[in-house]
Amino acid sequence: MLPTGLSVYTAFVRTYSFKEVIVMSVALNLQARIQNALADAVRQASLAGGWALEAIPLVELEVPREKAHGDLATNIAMQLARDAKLPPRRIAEEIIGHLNMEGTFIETAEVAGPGFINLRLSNEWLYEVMRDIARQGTDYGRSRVGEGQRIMLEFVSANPVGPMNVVNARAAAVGDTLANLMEAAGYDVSREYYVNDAGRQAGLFGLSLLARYKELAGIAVEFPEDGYPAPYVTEMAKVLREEVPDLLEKPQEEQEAFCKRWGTDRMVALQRDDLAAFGVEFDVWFRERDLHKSRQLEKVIDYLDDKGLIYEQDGALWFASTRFGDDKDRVVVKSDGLPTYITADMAYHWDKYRRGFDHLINIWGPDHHGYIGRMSAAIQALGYEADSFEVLLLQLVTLLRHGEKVRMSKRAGEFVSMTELLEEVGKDAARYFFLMRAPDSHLDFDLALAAEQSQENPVYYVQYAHARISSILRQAEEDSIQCPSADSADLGLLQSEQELDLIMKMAQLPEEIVLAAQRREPHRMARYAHELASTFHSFYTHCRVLGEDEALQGARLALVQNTKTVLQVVLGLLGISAPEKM
RNA sequence: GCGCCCGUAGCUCAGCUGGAUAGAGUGUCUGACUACGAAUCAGAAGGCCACAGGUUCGAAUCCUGUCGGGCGCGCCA
Repeated sequence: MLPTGLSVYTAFVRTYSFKEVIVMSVALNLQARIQNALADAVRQASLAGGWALEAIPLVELEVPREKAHGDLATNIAMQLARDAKLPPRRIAEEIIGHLNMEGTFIETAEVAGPGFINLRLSNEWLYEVMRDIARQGTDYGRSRVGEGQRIMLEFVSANPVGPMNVVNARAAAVGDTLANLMEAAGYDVSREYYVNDAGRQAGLFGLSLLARYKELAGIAVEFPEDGYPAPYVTEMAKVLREEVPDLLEKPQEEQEAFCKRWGTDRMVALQRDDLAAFGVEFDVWFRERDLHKSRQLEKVIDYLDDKGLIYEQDGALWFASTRFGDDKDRVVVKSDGLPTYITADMAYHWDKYRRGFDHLINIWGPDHHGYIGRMSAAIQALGYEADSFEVLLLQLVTLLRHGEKVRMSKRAGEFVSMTELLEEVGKDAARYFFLMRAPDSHLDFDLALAAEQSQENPVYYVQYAHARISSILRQAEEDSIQCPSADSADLGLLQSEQELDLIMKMAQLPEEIVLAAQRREPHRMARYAHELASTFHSFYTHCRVLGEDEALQGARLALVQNTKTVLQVVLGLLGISAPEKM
């Protein structure tokens, strides 16, 4: 261990404290042990060699692309080269000389290339992973790196004035899977949907609904300017007439208020159904109108006013957001006395913090990025850290059909709604397509390809792996073949390249989940799913399971069973079904 | 004009916060079903990582500039 009392080491201790140590998976624990062993070796070597190091960077391990480069590699020697003023290869040799391999499964450690340290591990650790997966079942992959931090993830939040579009659908898939990933990584996540049911759009929607209602009643009316002329409003008005036939007997003001409330409520209910069909359930549906009802808009303005951040100009009230890095100050109460959108949003985010969340994540459409600066300013003005508020911007979705752009015009009500999308391509394919690409990258979504049940469609590639395994296990059961547990099977018989690759791939899951969660990159999981399936398919063609001699058959059955478990975990995170048959 | 995202194989995209010979799907070409599901597998071809500088042992990755594409910049939401 460390010699104590040497001040030179204080910097070292800080740089190599691993959160990963507290997680439960074999792979992550092993990685942490190896990192620790390497960091120890660096310290010993540094002490012995008298290197003038200011600090030791985190020892990063990577899985080399080339198998010839071993199972794990680190570039730590190259990173130290400048401070130590020594050639990287020489440093690497010194580090290896001081490396204590006990408990690390390291078989060989060698210097390679410009100064990499390549580690080859004993297969024993892979068998350890096998037992780990069998023990944990579908809990495999979960960790506690999030340390229970309370996260509020707000996403979709489409206006309750019309059907949801494909960007909403993308947001739903990305948000839901991100939440799944963060939960699996040990964060305490709440999914929330903000219902914009109090603003001008909601009002116009209510007026449009009322106008259609009157038309249906045979009353000639002028359709509201900037209203919603699309057919779904008329359809909804028909329903309203059946449910509330005596609406027009009320005073005009009550009619309008009723339509606004009834219409938005009904639209929210439709959205909720669509999202549920997409596999997305929210913990909280937050109504903007509740903020108005409880006077939160006034309160947030008063609060900012007390801090001297509100001023009057041109008959309006302004928030001095430029003091917190915004491009320009923002109006919070218009000269007509009505609050602006940001006022409600400030009150809303204030409320989020006061409900005890440590960290807020919002997923927004590409048209909202100009809004980040002012919201961040508001967060800071309310006394919260700028980095406790995070916005994930999704880029646009271009819909194609057989490679041809699908033309859409929202104004004319001609666009592919989320409902139609689900009808045309189904939940599994839609989610997978949305999750294939990085959130900040444009997405080309070919409806025809996604709907196609063929080899062209990448969704089936992953699901097929699961169905194939299920078929093997069914066959085994019919033939009364026992599928042994990983503990009782002779795992040492798993020696071929394909078998070891498959276990290795599964061993990477816990880390993949942590990376995807922390970097907010759910597409990594879609990618991983494909790689896992690919590794399995390769195993399948090269290695027979049933009909081998009993010991090998047993070991492979355990392997296949574990693969099925891991596929279920991954597909579950993606919100995609894992079929027994296809 | 200012801000953000993007530019990597014919096409659609990855590239692990700077590493070893830049990857995958799709498309093209060549092979593999008389044992567990061929919605699969094995292989080939395909690249000036938009361009020009800079930072360093090392750049697709970081910085600056140019060109090209997308989006945003309301007392709308």
